[in-house]
Amino acid sequence: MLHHEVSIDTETLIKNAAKKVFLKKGLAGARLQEIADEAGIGRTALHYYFRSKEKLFSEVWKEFFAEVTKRIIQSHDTDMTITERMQFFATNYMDSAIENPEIDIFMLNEFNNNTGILKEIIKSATAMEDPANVLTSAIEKAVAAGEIVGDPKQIFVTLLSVCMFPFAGMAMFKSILELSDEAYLNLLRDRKVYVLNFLETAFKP
Amino acid sequence: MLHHEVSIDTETLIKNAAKKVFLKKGLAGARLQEIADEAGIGRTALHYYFRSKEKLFSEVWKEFFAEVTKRIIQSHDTDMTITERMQFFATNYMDSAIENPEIDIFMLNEFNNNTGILKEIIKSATAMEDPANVLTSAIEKAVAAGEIVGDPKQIFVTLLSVCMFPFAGMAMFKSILELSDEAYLNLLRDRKVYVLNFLETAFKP
DNA sequence: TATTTGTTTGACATTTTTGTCGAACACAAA
DNA sequence: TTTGTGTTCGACAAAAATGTCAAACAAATA
Repeated sequence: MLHHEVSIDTETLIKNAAKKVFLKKGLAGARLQEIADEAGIGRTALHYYFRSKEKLFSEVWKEFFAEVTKRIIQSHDTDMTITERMQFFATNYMDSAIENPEIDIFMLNEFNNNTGILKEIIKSATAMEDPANVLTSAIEKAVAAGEIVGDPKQIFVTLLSVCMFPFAGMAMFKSILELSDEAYLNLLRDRKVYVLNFLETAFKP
Repeated sequence: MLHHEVSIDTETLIKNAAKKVFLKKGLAGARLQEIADEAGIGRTALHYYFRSKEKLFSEVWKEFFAEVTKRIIQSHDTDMTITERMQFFATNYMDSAIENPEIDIFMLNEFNNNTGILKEIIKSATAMEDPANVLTSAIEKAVAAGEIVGDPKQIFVTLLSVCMFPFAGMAMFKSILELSDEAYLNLLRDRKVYVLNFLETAFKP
């Protein structure tokens, strides 16, 4: 039990620090000492609150997952045209991603390392319709109706690419475009507008 | 000096094994023992040929980088329109990426995890033209000339996104689209055609 | 055959990272 | 004050990973 509630409790302090370091370095690259320093506590306290590095990681992962789920799940208004719908998705996704830009590459890796499992977790965790299917089936209908043209799967891949890749590839883009953190953040903000315009015309018949 | 040329020389043996392991585990996650096992030699031999893990990594990374650079750098025929040029880039990139689809996510990760080291390696490795600049400056000129419209950087990001992300996010897409390896490979092959058509119209004024 | 040169290996050393334990500590209640 | 409970810390232990070295080895050549 906590004795002094004056400051933020140590457990959250550790989790926040761990998030920072795991996002930056990955599971294998992260060091407990670095997390402890980041949290401003002794390394032993990490073991007191979370038995091991792996346990700490799995705790933190749950919260990343919740964050990303929030991004993808949309209330889908059936009155929307397919273009509006894709714009709605893009807006929600990018607004959320700008807040936590490092999660994207982290998630890509999780999919890489745990091939089949993640999809199951998503299904059981959300207890609702598969978020990807909502979009893909909407796209399929729109293509069938002639609202937009192209292979539905390719359109879906393109949509996710233009939204997600600038975040997943942030480090790479910053490096090859030689942009500062601030400059790239501006590019991302501009990109939201750019993508909305882009979606307006990209799949038009 | 080599004494028996009958079999593949140990140095290449090690490099190939290292590529495999580094691609799968990244720099921090890779273990020298695993690389040695993969190569079928003693771990000490790694140190004989490459002094340290980092040296080995930097050698191997140079080849990955060269591979990716080859994808990006084009003999840039000045007769080409910007659209043709981007199509040329897309074709080259995706042809090459289909051969080695695992490099994309690896590059993204290593940029993310070891920005510092990579910059050093690139510096020492390249007496060559900055691969990104070749494209971006061409795009800038084309925008200035009114051939295409949009912010050059955004166009560049979009171009790379539609080409690279389907490879980097391969595991994710396979999972959420519920596609087998073979089906996704087909999607990638189709995508080449799709992207070429896409580029035809996407940035038109 | 003996020598030289380059390669490979096992045993050992070092470094890095994680994990454990008990003493000291802070606070609340008896 | 004393007792009890939860927390923090430093010292130490253990494990994991990297790095070093001399001896054994294989092949070419003197």
